[in-house]
Amino acid sequence: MNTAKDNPLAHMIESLSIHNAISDKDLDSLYHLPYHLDYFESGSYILRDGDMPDQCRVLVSGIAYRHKISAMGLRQIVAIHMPGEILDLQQLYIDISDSNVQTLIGCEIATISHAALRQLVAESYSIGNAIVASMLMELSSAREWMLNIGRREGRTRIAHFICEFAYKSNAIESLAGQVYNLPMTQEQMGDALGLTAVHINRMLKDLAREGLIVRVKHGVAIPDWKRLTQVAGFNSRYLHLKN
Amino acid sequence: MNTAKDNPLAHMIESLSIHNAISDKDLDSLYHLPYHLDYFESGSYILRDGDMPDQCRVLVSGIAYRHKISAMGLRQIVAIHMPGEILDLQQLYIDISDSNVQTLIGCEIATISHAALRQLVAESYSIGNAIVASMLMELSSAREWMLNIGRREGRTRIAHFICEFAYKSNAIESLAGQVYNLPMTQEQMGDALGLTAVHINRMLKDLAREGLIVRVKHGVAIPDWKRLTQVAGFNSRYLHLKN
DNA sequence: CGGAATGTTGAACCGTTTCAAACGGAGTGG
DNA sequence: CCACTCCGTTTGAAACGGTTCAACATTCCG
Repeated sequence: MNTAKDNPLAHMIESLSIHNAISDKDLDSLYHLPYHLDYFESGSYILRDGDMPDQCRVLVSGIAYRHKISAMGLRQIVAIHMPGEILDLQQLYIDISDSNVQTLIGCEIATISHAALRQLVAESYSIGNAIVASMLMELSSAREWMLNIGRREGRTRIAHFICEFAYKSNAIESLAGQVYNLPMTQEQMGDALGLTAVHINRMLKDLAREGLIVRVKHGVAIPDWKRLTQVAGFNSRYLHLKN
Repeated sequence: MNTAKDNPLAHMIESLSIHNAISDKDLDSLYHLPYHLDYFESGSYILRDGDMPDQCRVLVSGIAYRHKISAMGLRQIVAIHMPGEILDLQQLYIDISDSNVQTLIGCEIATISHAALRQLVAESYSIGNAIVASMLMELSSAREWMLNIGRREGRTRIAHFICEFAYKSNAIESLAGQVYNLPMTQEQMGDALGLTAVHINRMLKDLAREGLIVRVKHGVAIPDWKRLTQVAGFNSRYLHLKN
């Protein structure tokens, strides 16, 4: 049985195992899944609205984001993707993509053929279940975002977003200094939160003035995690992670 | 082979068949799925945040909505459920519910045990796929809602919501008179769209004044479907329905 | 019929946007 | 190493969309 932690698909396999026990044999199939590894520069498109790829892409390292463009040309970021997430499950089951996926920083992407993944799911009940679980986690996350965008005011909305980002970062790798990488422009944060870049700027300054966050170059430090979560109304339960 | 159209689960079976070919044998299993039928008054809770039911509920008739409550007590409606939709798939695969589901009008609900559904999925690859496809449709819908709430202004947002409602209603049953049932209070519409009931009222009046909609008791008529979709920036593609 | 829930309207208020200008830092070429 | 440019950040003032509050009208329902 191969259980090498340095397998590029390790994050994916780990996250698939969160909610479902996967047998050693199936785990081994996962470790031996044939894939092709590519590097994408920051800002590259992985998937475009309307695409219908015949393979699945897994985010191995880096951070990507999913967005939609309205008829008026306004952009809404609908998800942030962390290492381990499968980026185009939709095309495996339904049809063309309804959203774009773009890298936020340089990303390694593993490409797996639909055929290989379909066969795996057909052969292993537990792996199919695990993929479904990962999809449900994304759905749960989407619902919390709707609450965030629809019913929280700007300041709180940003605080909540920072909490989610920090929490998900920690799930991937515990950072020593409590400084979380937040490699987004204020424009991108605005697009994620339904606000303008200008307003993001002002509220970020507010949060810093209140001592809720400390701003560093392309990241934030959170001096008092509990206080920030209270302001944000953040409860990690919706992420369905175990850490 | 049983293919009775009046089987209470007919809508569910039909919607499961949209994206996946299901064999006659599996269709028969679906038709003979053991269930228990209940009636819920308008306003009843089907599922509560934190619940962990050991059965799945399928909406047979009526309309239900899913919502979350923020720490400040504000409500955000995150989905409208139409007949045929499975309401608590999440608990089948992950854990406790992260949202509430409540009936909008009187609803018939079929209850199916997790055990029965799990067995069915384990035995039929195509039924598992179909359930996954239905989940992906919900995810796609959630993403469009985020775009709607985050990036469209009030008037357009409401127009888009009305389009979606009408379109989904039509998918269930073609109405003769083009009058779509919209059995929501303005407060509920506000909670769905991240607006106040007062503002919903004003914008609804605006849309009516412009001739984009005609307001009837608990519904709307749409004189010019194409014009409304243009104003709303509505494109049915994200719903992944076939009609 | 009466009471509660929902819809309607106006005026004041406030959070967020818009526009425009200035500032800062990183990268490039001379 | 400086000058230049590009891109993102910062700041201010005015405008706007949406909220709040409060009063009143209407519909629903027991």
